[in-house]
Amino acid sequence: MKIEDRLTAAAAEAVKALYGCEAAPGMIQLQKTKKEFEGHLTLVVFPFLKMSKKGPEQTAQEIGEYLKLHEPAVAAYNVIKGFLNITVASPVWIEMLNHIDADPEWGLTEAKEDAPLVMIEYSSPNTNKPLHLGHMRNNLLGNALANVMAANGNKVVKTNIVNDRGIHICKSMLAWLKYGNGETPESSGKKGDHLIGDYYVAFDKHYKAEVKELQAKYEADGMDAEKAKAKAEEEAPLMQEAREMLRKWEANDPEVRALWEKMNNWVYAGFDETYRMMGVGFDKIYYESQTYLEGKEKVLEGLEKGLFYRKEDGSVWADLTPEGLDQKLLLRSDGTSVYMTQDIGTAKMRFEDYPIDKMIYVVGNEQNYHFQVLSILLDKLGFKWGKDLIHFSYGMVELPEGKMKSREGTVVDADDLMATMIDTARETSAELGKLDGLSKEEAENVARIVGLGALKYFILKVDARKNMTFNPKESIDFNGNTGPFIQYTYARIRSILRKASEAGIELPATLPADIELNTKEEDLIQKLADFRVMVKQAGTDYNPSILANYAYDLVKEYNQFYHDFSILREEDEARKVFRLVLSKNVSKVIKLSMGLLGIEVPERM
RNA sequence: GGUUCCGUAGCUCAGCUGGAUAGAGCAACAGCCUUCUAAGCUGUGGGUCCCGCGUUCGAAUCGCGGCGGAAUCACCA
Repeated sequence: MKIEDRLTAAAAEAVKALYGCEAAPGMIQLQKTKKEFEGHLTLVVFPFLKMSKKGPEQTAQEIGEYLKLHEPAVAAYNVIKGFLNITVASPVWIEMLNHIDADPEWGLTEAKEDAPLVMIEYSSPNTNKPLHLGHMRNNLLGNALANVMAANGNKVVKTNIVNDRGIHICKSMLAWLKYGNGETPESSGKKGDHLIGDYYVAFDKHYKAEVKELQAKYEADGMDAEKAKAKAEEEAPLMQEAREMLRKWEANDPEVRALWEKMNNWVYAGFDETYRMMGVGFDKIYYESQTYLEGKEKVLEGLEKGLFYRKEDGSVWADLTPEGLDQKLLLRSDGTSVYMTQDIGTAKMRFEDYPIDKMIYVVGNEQNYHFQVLSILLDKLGFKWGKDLIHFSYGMVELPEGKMKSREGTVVDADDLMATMIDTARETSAELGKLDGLSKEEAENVARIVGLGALKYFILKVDARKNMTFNPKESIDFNGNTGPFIQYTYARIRSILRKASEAGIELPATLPADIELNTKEEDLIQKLADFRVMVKQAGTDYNPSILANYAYDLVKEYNQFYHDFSILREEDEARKVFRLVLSKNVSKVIKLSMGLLGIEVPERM
């Protein structure tokens, strides 16, 4: 039983015994005692003043006295203004630690047979360029959120909708045909996604040149600049060709389709490598080339049912003015799909494949409006989870000078960034002489874990809703509130446990309750007990950053303990064993919380 | 202009389902390694919690009104 629950019940009993009133639920506010004061938990007595008809101090005093007499868990109490600070007895903490120690996955809840099925969509890249820092935030958040939902007893299906069709990929294909000379990932030594990205850039470069030339021509003919530019953009031969290619693609032209498939496969091979390095994965991947037609069908079905309407030019619209929104286009006048149509199609296919109870879309906050509309449309179309779909909306990653712009070459590439982080970790380890005695493979693995840990933690510790700043020059720190700091603490504990084991010390399954604990030790157990609450909260709030901040707090607390007290050199045998068990469980909870974030921890560093 | 989100130390961020004197890290300065890993620990300085009004015994937290920033409101995706 949770200590909080036990004290809440005892407090309710106290109020009843002393004042003859039932305390309404929510009236009993137990919170953690502030650092400056003595005690573990604090009861706020202001809500009881009307019942006691006494001042706050006296009321707190009376309740405290009653609790001390009747509840063995209460060892002592003190009163400051309207706050009753309660010190929980050491045996209760030891009992708690025994409870935590008994379960290797303590704090996590496994999914039962009838658990709700949560589908999480994340990543969702376009296939015309490699992944960048913005995608990383998406992938890391999506992966962490999936872990958190699973840890809360849900069945989780991770999914990815790949935007593999459209004008963007045609641009890359066209540029490759024109300027590629048959270059392949093998012949160039480039990752497939980077290769395709380069041709996308090449298209843009040549296209811009054409536009400039045409615009100058039109302006020379007396057209005003803006008009000339628009006309030039429309008529530039490269764009015409790209459009023609898209038409051929839609018409299933075998040559275009073959090229499309070949180039997309290069990209997928590249993405897979990046995903693997990042440590994220998917249970089911959808492709827009397969879902966009389904959406069309579903929209036409809705049109028949009178949910939507058709304009004179043949385009199909939804009227969302009753919901306080606008008209929304669902099919163009030429019958082709728009973005929204594709999302409807994807939803349809997913619903056919899985009994979805809850759908979470991990997509940037620039699409808040889109998902507001999608939710309404899916609901209208009869998807039971449509109305309550979760748009896990996260903020942009910005550079100190503002947004990342591919045109200015300021986009931070995911592969480059990860490689840089690992390099830095390797250098730091070497400087500190940490990896002496490890094999080359082991050392490299530590560099990978630490470098990626720094990067992932940097991204995940920030509240997802907020825009965040990434400063490439200052790079990411390895000291302070960082991933490596947390990993380091884990490695330290593991080192101690190895030494204990070498010394033949055996850890009991259950600790005796009569060990006297110091405040730091009690605080640490309390912190460990919080883990379960944090996992739950991260789930209900859809907020992985709670776990990042929790892990930091735990580690900070442990390091103080580590500094102030000896473990292996403690002379009192029972206390030594207790500290080892405590340390072991701290390392366990570090590993579990970091694991939920998708961050590995090294055995040494 | 409408809608949504954000505004806390020089910088990056916690805290926000109302509770005590608003916390970390970085940066600056001063200490701690013959002792379990110094990627650590301790200390000093640093605040109009954007502003105003309201609700409350009590507001960084809730409500209303401003100000500032971001996103969005496409027959782009």
